[in-house]
Amino acid sequence: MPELPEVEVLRRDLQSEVVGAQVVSVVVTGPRTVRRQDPGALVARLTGARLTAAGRAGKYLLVGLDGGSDTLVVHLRMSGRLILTDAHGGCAVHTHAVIRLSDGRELHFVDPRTFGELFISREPPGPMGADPFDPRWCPADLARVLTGRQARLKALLMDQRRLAGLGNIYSDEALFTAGLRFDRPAGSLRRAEVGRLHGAIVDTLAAAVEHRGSTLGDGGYVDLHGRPGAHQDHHRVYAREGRPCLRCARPVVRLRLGNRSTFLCPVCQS
DNA sequence: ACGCCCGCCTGTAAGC
DNA sequence: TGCTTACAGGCGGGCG
Repeated sequence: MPELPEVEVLRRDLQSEVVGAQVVSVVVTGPRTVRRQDPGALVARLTGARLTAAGRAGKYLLVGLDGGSDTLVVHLRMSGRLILTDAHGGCAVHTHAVIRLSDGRELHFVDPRTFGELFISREPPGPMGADPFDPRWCPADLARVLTGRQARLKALLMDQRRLAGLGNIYSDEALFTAGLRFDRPAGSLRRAEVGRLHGAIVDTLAAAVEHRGSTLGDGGYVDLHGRPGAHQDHHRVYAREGRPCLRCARPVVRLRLGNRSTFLCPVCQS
């Protein structure tokens, strides 16, 4: 569930808490956690490295390392967590990697469903779309993503090669705020609708970061200190099936497409 | 190329 | 009460 806002909150936490620290040891126990490369190579590169920066590309975290231009890349996928513990703290269940810092603190990668991963690379794998949290991202950039496409609007918003960072929660939220249906053919949006959607995406993501991300009922996402976010209390449609639309008071509807849920107000979104 | 669906995983919760 | 089933959804692969 971590999407752009949750990853951005973690990036900021890493920036203030661990950038400048030095790695003294790394233990990888999860057999799937490092799967793009030899886990031993990752351990070797990290051990002794100083952490120089905390970056983000879409939903990827990029932790800078001294002595080269490559970074530690972290993707949390569905259930991954990155937790900073004090010295002598125990390991939670499903802890797959422990990065020990010279001051005794440890970065724990915890991931029950094991979709998440770590690897060393200069960049995320594959092409990434524009980052909608970038202040330079403008309506014309969004228009370029949508123009001429038949695919459903929501599918394009969630396509990380075209726009990097939106997932199921924030695409539903942005579409509601913009008053647009998820299944509109992407290329059918008029200029004013693209402008509304651009504003809705920017506002939705900014509010979510402000509230330190969304932590759903299943308790998935927490920040670097293990604390939940608060933005779930500000969701306007997501997971509000049957409750009154905040704009027109008619019931919010949930649809299933493939294996995913989509929440919308069929009255306010067209 | 494009658009869409499934499988990967496990903890939680609802249903019988 | 205890078991079974559905569900959560990012992403890569594969299909039509």
